Amino acid sequence: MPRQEQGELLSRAVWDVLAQQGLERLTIRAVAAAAGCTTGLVMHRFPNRRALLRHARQLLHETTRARVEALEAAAGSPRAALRAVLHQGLALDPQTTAESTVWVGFLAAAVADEDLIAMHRAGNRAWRARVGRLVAVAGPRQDPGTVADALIAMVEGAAAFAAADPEAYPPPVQVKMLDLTLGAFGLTPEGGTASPEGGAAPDRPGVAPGKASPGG
Amino acid sequence: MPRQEQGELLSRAVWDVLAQQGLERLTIRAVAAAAGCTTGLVMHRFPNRRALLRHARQLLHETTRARVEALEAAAGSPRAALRAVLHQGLALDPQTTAESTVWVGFLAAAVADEDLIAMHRAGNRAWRARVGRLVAVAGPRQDPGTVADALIAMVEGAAAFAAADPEAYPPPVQVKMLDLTLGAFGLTPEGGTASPEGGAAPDRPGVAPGKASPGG
DNA sequence: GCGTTACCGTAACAGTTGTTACGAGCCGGA
DNA sequence: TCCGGCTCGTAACAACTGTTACGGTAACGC
Repeated sequence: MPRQEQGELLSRAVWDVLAQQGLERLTIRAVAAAAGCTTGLVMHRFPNRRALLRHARQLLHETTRARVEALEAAAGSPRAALRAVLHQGLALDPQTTAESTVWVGFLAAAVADEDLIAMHRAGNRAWRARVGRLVAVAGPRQDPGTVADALIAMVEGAAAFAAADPEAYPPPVQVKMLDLTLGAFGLTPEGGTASPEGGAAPDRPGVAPGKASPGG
Repeated sequence: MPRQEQGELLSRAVWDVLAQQGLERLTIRAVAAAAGCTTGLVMHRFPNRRALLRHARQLLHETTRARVEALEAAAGSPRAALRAVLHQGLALDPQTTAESTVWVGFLAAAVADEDLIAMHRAGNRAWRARVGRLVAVAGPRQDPGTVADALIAMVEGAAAFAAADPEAYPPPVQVKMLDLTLGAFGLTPEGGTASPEGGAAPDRPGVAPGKASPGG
C-alpha cells in the first residue's frame, strides 16, 4: 500500500475513534485497532502522536474544502452556491454528523496543541473569506462580512448541536434553520424574499439523510 | 470549609484546567493542583473522576442559568430580555471566553460519557424552550421555535469561534453578528426594523472586553 | 537460489493515569 | 490530658500511555 494511501487510512481511523470514542480514548492503540493494524505501523508512518493528529486534521480540512468547491462549481446561481455550501456543513447524515463530532473534538484538542489551534484559525479564516465572497456576490442587504460570519456560526453551531442530540435536531429542523436565516437576510435562492412562514425547505429525495454521499 | 463550598472550588478548578490546558490534560492531579490541594481531597470529595466532571458540568449549567434569569428579570422589554440573554452567551471577556472553551470541552468529553451527554441534552432542551419563549413573546415574523434555534446556534457558534480565535472575533464583531441577526428576524429592541447597514451596536463603555463582569 | 532491504508486528521501556490504603494531624468532649 | 472521629496529605498500586528497540518476513535485484 502506498504511503499516502496508508496515511489517509490512519487519518480516517483517527476520525472514527474521535467520533465514536471521543478525544479521551484517542490513543495510538485505539487508532491502530480502528485501522486494523498495530501501533508499529502507526509509529512507522508518523513520528509521533501529534503529527498523526495534525495529518488527520489537515485531511479533514482538505476533504471538506474539495466538497465545497465541487458544490460551488456545480451550483446554478450565487445564492444556490451559498446555500449548497452552507447546507453541506449541517449534520444531516451519519457522514456529516460524524464530521461535526470530529470537528468539535479537534477544537477541544486544539486548546492544548499549538499546531492544531493554528490550523483551525487558518482554516476558519479561509472559510470566512470564501463564504464572505459568496455572500457579497449574492447581494445581501447588510454587511456581507457580518452576514457571512453569522451564517457560518449558525451552521456550525447547528451541526454541533445536531451531532450531540440528533433526535432534537433532525435534518428538517436544521434545514429550516438554514433557510429561515437565509430568508431573513434576503439571500434565499430563486426568489428575493422568502415566504414569512415555513415551507422554505422542500424535500429533495436525492439527499435523504439515511445515506451518506458517495464522496466518502 | 463546608462541603458544598469545597465542591464548587474543585469544580471551578475543573473549569480552569479545561479552559487553560484542555480536555487531554484534565487529570485528577491537574485539578488538585489548580485547586491548591492534593488528589486525596479530590477523591475524598468525589467518588471518582466522572462524578467530579458531572458536578463541574452541572455547576456550569446552573451558573449560566442564574445569570440568564437575572438578566431576563432586569430587562425592560421582551426584546431587550432576548438580546441580553443571547448577549451573555457570547465570548466577550475572559470570563465568558473561558466558559465557551469549557463548554466545547464538555461537549467533546460527552461523546464518551453517557451522563455528560444526557446532561448536555437536558440543558440544551431547557435552553431552547427558554429562548423559544422569549422569541415568541418578542413577536417574530417567522416560526418562533426555528428562530430561537437559529439564534442559539449562531450565538454558541460565534462564542466557540471567538474563544478559539479571539483576534479574529473581537467583541464588536460578535455583537454585530448578534444584532444583525436579530435585526434580520425583526427582533431588534426599541425599533421594529434595524438600520440596513452597520451602526447597530453602539459602544458601551461599561462592557469593555478587558474586564470581566463582577458576577464572577 | 540468495542476499539485501524495507516494512511492520512484538515486546519492552519509563512515565502518567485513576484509584486505593494508610497514617498523620486536628478538633471537640470528658 | 486523653480519646474518638473526621479530614486530608502521602504513598503505593495496577492499568494504560506514547515511544523505542528488536526481530521476523516478504519483496526485489542479481
